[in-house]
Amino acid sequence: METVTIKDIAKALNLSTSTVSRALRGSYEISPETKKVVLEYAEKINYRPNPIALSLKENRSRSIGVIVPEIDNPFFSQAINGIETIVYNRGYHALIFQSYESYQREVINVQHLASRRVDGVLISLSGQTTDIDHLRELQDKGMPIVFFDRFSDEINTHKVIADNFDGAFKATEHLIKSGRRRIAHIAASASLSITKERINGYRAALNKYQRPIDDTLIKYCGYSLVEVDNVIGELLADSNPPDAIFTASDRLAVSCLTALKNKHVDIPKQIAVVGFTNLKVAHLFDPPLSTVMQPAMEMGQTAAELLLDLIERKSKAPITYQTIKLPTEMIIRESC
Amino acid sequence: METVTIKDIAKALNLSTSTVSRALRGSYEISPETKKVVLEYAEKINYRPNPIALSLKENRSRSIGVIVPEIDNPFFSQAINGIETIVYNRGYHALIFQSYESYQREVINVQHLASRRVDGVLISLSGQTTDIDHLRELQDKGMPIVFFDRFSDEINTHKVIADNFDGAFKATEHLIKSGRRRIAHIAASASLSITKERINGYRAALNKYQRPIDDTLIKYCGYSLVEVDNVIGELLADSNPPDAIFTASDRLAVSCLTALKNKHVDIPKQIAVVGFTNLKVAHLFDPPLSTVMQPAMEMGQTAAELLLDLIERKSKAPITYQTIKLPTEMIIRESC
DNA sequence: AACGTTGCCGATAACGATTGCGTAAATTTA
DNA sequence: TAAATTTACGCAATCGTTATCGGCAACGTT
Repeated sequence: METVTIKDIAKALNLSTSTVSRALRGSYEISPETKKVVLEYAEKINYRPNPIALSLKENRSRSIGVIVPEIDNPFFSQAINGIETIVYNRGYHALIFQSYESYQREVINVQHLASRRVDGVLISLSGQTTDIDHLRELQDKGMPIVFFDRFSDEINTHKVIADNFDGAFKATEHLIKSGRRRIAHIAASASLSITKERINGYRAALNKYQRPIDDTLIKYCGYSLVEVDNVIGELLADSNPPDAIFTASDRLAVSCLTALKNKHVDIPKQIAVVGFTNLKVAHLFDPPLSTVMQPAMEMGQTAAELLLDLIERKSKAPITYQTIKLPTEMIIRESC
Repeated sequence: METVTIKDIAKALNLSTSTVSRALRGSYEISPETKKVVLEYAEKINYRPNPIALSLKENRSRSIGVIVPEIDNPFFSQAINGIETIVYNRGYHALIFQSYESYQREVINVQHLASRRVDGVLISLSGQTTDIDHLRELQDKGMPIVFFDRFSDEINTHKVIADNFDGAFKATEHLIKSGRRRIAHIAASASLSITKERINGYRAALNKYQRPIDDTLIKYCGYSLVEVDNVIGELLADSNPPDAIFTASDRLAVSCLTALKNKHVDIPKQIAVVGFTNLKVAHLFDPPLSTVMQPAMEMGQTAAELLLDLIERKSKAPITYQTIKLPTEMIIRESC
């Protein structure tokens, strides 16, 4: 990879590198003629400044790091699209990393981003993460961090989340109102903020309608079909099995439907199902899947804007961190 | 972002930076005692080498660039997962960029990757791309490039593709064998290699069974529901409408199903549908969608391995570029 | 005539890490 | 004991870019 540098221009035009540099940046100290010559030659030989040299010199990279649990999940890929639109428009780049729901991988990613001198980090925590020292260290070094979707209370910074409580509340309420009497909830990793919020919404709806809360109906569960299948097995084996299931995530909803179909359970007659997913194909399902949708793209955009504001702010005044909660939407289809 | 550098270590231990550097790299020129002191102190203050400085010096970054049309597409996100597994195991990082099917965006991404000094590029072309000068230039500068899925014939390099011809052939053949008499094909962007290969497979199957090839049954189409809806409208309005549709991509299959359902077409009775998709939820559809699946993850892995081999090869001997074709799998469900 | 101002530009030092070369001290060899 | 060699380290250049500092004309001002 041979590349054109500012030195090549300087040598060719018999100028110093400083003059070339200044000419390229339009400094007033350089005469219009010199500027013209330099700019034209730079254009001609297709000069591109080396961002690596800039990063080294300025200790910043005009790029941000984005850590998500998994790209192969429509919620996160849509959020990333939101992030990129904002970030590009403001002259930055997004470096995307996946934790694959692994704590260890998340720590490695965080360290790598730090050494890459990203100017800030957007992160949605892995399902395994309980200890957030790696992020606290990063923040202590002065790195701006913004959480989206899955956050930790132990770090004081901007957070952009969906109204998980309200989404879960609406889903549970709808099931109650449509006559379901025993509503189970299949939740994701217990350590996640979204899990807690959604369970709280579920409980609150049951409370509002004076329904008993049966903790055996709340199942924490990994994403794999095997795990979900086991959980569904337990629920169905109960002497008083549920007539509805509210599922707390994309992956869980899909595994749940698959498991129920494998067991030839009639949806919604025998068991109604509501998911919490951003699948764009839920309307094609049999039956069409009712779901609580999150404004994934908007969450990404909002988080990116907050992060860039943090990065670019000049004032040394203490920051008032915000938690922005975006509304969820309940989409009712035939699965409930 | 204050960070620890080799200088800090040198100053603290009263050594020169060169000694510290060599000690950290385990050079034989450094005495065991000095090494020990340096390593322990580096560990203690949590020293991490600055990859940016290394990139600048060595003109390489131990990272590769990956350009895909869109992450929010299961085929590509799965391929990326395959790429990352390989790349990480071999000590590299993957920088992921999206062209959003835009030629202009693809060019910008390519240039950015070049200036970032990635050691190689994995790319799947955007649907708009017909001119590949941006890639040719890059290759001329010595940048290793490997195509996966969507390639260009005009660049001589490794290519990893699915057996699109065979997949399309099998899909069409299955439709013929199950008694369908007029089989339409909804194709993606005409300029894409995958489009051509799939159309050829479709034609070959029709030929084999001596069916007439009616070019009005082949529709090139964008991904949006509106466009697909129009195309379906045209097909249905025909005096002799098709009784089967073979759809050439993830997005098209979904839009196609949606459009057919909106028009209350009975699938598969009135029209059978086969997709070409990596949707992990196709079995949940109504009706379960028959589909040709590509080994997305494996394609990513293979492409990544080829690229890393190109990057790390020492010999100056001319390279024999390969085109690796991985088998597709036809999954028959109730939609046909 | 002496000095200050302004316009235009160059030399140099940094950013962090590596590396070829030089060299003093320690050790071995003759 | 002197010479030769080895050991163990420091110096300085390098990668591409910019900021700082300064130089040097050509002016104008007193």
